[in-house]
Amino acid sequence: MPQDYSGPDSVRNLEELLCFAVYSANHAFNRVYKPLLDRLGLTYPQYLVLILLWEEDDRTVGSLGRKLFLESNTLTPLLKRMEGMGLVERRRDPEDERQVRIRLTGKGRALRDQAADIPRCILEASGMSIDALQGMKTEIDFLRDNLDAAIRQSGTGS
Amino acid sequence: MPQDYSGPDSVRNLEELLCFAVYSANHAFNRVYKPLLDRLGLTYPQYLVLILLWEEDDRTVGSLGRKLFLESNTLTPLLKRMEGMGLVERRRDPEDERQVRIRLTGKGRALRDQAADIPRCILEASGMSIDALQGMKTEIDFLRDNLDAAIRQSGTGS
DNA sequence: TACGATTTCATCGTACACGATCTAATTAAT
DNA sequence: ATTAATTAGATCGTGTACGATGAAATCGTA
Repeated sequence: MPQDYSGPDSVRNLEELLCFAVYSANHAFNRVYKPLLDRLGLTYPQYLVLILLWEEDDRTVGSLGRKLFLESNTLTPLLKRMEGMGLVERRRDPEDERQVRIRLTGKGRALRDQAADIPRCILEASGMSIDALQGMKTEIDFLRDNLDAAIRQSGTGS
Repeated sequence: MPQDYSGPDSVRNLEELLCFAVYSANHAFNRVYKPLLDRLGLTYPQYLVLILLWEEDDRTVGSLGRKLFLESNTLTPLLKRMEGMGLVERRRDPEDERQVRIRLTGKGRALRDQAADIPRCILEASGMSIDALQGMKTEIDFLRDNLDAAIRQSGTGS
C-alpha cells in the first residue's frame, strides 16, 4: 500500500505510530512476562537487575542505572524491595562511602535456575525466528541510541 | 558474527535483550517526547488519547482502551485529569448508561495545531529514514500481535 | 417479571519512572 | 584546612499501569 509521505499528517501516521508500536509492544512483553515472573515473586525491572547481577555481581547503584537507563530515584526503592525479599544486599562501599554496592545473596543466586526457562517461553510467544529477533534488536538499539543522542544534545549536556 | 544458538544462555542473550531493547527504546521515546509535551501540559499517554480523539471524536472509555491496550483502571484517572484540564468532556451515554463517552472540548481540539510539529521533531531525533521507520513499525506490530495472541491463549481466553 | 450473568466503568493497593530537591561524602582550589 | 563544586543516593510529588474488587446498568432466559 503506497503512501504519500509529503503532508504533515502522513508523518504523524508513520513515526507517531512507530513510537506507539514500541509503546504497545513493551506492554505486550510485560504481559507475557508477568505470569512467568509472578511465580518467582519478581517484577520485570527487578528481573532485569538480577540478569545484570547474575552476569556480574557486586555493582553500584549507578552502574546498574547506566545499564538500565534508570535514575537512582527509581532504583533505590526497587533495590530496597529486593533487599527486603532477601535477594540482594545493599552496603556502602568502604572505599567511597557515597556509593552503595549491590550484591546477590544465596537466594538471589539460586533464582537463576528457576528463571532458566523464561527466555524460551518468551521466544515461543514472540512467534519469530532467532535471526529475525536479532535483526530487530539491532535496529531498535540503533533507534534508541539515536534518540538518546538527541536527548543529550538538546539537554544541558549532562 | 555466527553464534551458537543451542545453549540456554545464548537464548537469554538474544531475545531477552530484544525485550530489553524495546523497553529501553520506549524510555528513550518518552524522554524525547517529554520536553515537547511539557509545553502543551500533556503526558505521553494523554497525547495518545488526543491523537485518537482528533481522528474520531466521541469515543467510549472502552474503545480508547482497546486502541491503546489499556484498561479502564488506567484510563479513568487519566481521563479525569484531562477533564480537569478542560481538554475533554466525560458524559454517560443516555442510550447505555454503563458507558462513558469522551468528547473533545474546543480547547482539546485547539491543541492539535500546537502539536503539529511534534511528529517532525521525533522523526529528526530518530535519525532514520521514513522507510526504515515504516519497516520497523511493521515488524514491531507483528511482534506485538504475536505476543498478544500468546497472552490470549494462555489466559482464560477473555 | 424476575433473577442470574455479563458488560462497563470506577476504586483501591502496589509498583515502576521521572524531575526536582535534599543530604552526605569526596574532590578541588584557594 | 576551610570552602566551593561535584558526585552518589535518598526522598517527595505526580503520573502511568496492573490485578482485584465493587457497583450500576443491561441482557438472557425462563
